[in-house]
Amino acid sequence: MSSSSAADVPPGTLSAVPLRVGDGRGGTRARIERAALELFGAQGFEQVTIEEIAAVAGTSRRTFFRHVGSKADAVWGDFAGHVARLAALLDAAGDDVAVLPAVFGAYVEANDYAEADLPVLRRRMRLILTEPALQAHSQVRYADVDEVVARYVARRCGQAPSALLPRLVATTTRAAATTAFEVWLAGEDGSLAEALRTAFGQLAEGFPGLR
Amino acid sequence: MSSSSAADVPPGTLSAVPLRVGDGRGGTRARIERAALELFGAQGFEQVTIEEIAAVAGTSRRTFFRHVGSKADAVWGDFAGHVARLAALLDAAGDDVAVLPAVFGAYVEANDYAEADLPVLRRRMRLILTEPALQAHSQVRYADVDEVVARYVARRCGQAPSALLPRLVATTTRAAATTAFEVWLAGEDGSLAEALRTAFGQLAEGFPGLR
DNA sequence: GACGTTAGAGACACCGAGTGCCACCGGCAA
DNA sequence: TTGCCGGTGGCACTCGGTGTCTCTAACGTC
Repeated sequence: MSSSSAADVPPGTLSAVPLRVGDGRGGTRARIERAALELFGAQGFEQVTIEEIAAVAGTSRRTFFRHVGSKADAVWGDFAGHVARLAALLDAAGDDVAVLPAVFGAYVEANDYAEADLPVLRRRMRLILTEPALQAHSQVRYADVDEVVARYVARRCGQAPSALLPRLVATTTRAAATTAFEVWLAGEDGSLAEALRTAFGQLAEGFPGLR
Repeated sequence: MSSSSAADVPPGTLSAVPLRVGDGRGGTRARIERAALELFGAQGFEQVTIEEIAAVAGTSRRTFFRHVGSKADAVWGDFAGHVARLAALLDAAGDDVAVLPAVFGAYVEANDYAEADLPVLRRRMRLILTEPALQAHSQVRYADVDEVVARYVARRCGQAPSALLPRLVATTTRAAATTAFEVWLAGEDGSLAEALRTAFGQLAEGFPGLR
């Protein structure tokens, strides 16, 4: 991630920096993503056209697609990097810790955002969990996450990644994580890590009290 | 519905084939859905245009949309009815059975298809779980299911439907059910009910052996 | 300083999904 | 006949997404 040339910023930089609408620097992609997030938050995903985003980002429709691929992609930032990080965390987990706790730990750590990034994260997740079109698109992204987790569980258990248990662990933990995100987003209280740990706790215990 | 004139062939007779399970007469919507399923299975979801489906169904593009709403909808059949059935099963569950088993039971029963319907179900589910566009769309449908389950759990537990526990039970049980569908579809062995019960069993026990 | 090369950008044309509108056609009641 | 009405087809339009062409600015190299 070391940017070479002085003021050069790699194409996929997340905001983190204040840097509001107008001023320059930040790469075309970052500018597009910022404009998109701004407009989606204000008017709703469906209401905003690519043309508008491009205009606000100071570029053209065609260039928008060259950088972000699709309208939905504008919201997700560097999600591939996020998935890769989760995979790396799982790979780094020792065999001394049990499978389920390892997955839980990786999730919590992969979602340990810096305080400064939380506002952007909130805006992103609010859109993803709220707007039907983005909610739909999310399934495709989640599939990548599930794949990573299933592969890990499969390796640890000596099963095929497509077997029931690995797939089951992957999809249910991810469902739990998403739900934790959801309630964290709804209420202003508590940290994301707390919400994740509570959800994972329930899952690991098989919902005691409901059986 | 009932086409009247004796030898009159309604504008939409499917191909030359005498029509499969659908027994022939069956309303415009049914004809459209059959044509769509046929074409999607043969050429893939993205490769088929609405125009083609309409042509095979013997109707027009415009009428297609009047009946099914969207391209993805053509695959889902009467899913709203399915969700309603799940809701009814949950409502009918007595308070003597614990919450989790009640949810499991409702899922199993709601997915207890007649032997004759299995081939169509398989084709449907294969598309939904395989084609990215349909996979994406599925999330929106699943949200309805989650809503129903969350409401039930909330009522039983005296919590808000948006609280963590109800949401968590809803999303994880649904994830488990979907995964069960997935492996049932992949392997030719075993019944759907079996797969569901195995998945739910794992979930209820908190994945023993992985903790 | 003139040259060719190349990456990024805009302009344009095209496709397909989805929607609104209007016109038509058949049946049905007054 | 007249008028209503539900189902339908045709048409035009918007918008997301893609392929293609051209332009331009930057960067060497001679």
